[in-house]
Amino acid sequence: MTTIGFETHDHHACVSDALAKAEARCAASDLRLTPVRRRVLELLLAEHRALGAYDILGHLSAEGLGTQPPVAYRALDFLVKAGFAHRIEALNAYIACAHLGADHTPAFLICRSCRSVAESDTAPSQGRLGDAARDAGFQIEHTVIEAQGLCPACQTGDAA
Amino acid sequence: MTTIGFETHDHHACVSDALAKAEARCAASDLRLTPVRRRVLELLLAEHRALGAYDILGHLSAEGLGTQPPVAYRALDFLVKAGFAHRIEALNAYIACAHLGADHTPAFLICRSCRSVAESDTAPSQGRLGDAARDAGFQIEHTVIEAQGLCPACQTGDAA
DNA sequence: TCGGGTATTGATATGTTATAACATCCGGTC
DNA sequence: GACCGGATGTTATAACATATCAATACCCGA
Repeated sequence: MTTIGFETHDHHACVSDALAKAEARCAASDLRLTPVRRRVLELLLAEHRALGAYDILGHLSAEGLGTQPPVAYRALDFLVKAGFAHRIEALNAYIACAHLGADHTPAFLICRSCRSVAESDTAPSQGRLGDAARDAGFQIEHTVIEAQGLCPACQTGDAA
Repeated sequence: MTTIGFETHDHHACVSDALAKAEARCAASDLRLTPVRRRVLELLLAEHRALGAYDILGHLSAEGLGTQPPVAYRALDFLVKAGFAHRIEALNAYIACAHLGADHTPAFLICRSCRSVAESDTAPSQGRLGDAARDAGFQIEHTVIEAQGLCPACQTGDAA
């Protein structure tokens, strides 16, 4: 057990479920979950925290799966494009998708203390941002919504 | 005349207004708008586009105001902390605040083609993100909302 | 099974963004 | 004048990301 969205859950099941879904989706969509890609997804799933590309690369290189930056970035690009992972812009880091299989516009709650990340969902073109875009004639292709602050666990022990 | 929020306006007045407001705010709040800081703000105000720290540094160094990265980053940090500029996380770049003087949670419409940026405003803790945070017990300190796509001007001439 | 196209991987180098660390200067104050 | 704090100068390096080109694996149709 560990936390997801700052709540306890059966993490082992959560990881294997996600991997199974990813494999199913790859089979269905003619995508290849190669060893490096699969391992990177596992690494991201292992924590509900954002990992940098070089964190990932460190694990890969310890396991003999590759030592150069492009190895990590290619795998991460694949996972992000396939919807299996998201990039956290505010951290220049990556996290496994918590809603694997659903096409969605994610929003993130990012703890600045422990770097854990909860993935929430949003109504895409609703709200004031969508209104502003329509008014301006701006055509939205992708939206980044990231809130930073303190998760419940870090609010108690933590200093500013 | 050029564009702001993708609309034409009197840009000369817009720049001098913003500088005047920034000076007034510094005087009132015991902040120092030193030459480098003032010049960086001018550079950002000169365009309603995001500029990278090294773009800024290029201008500064051409003008004899400093050649090393910390010069640009210190000035940008000051401007962001003072609320005179915003950082665009999705671009690792900076832009002058379009609502100088108001305490606000900005949202951005970012054109991926011409890099122009419109600043809109948001209701901070309203909407699904605020709900999700309350449910989770997450304490939001700062929110990043950035939509990327095509501005009206770039929708016509532009390819994908 | 052969060839040809496409996706993936390997490898090298480099580009881009950002900060650490420490010295120095400058303006105000006691 | 001695001190203090903020700002700046300077050097070095950390952290993040991509371009490029060669080699290999995989699939598919002739």
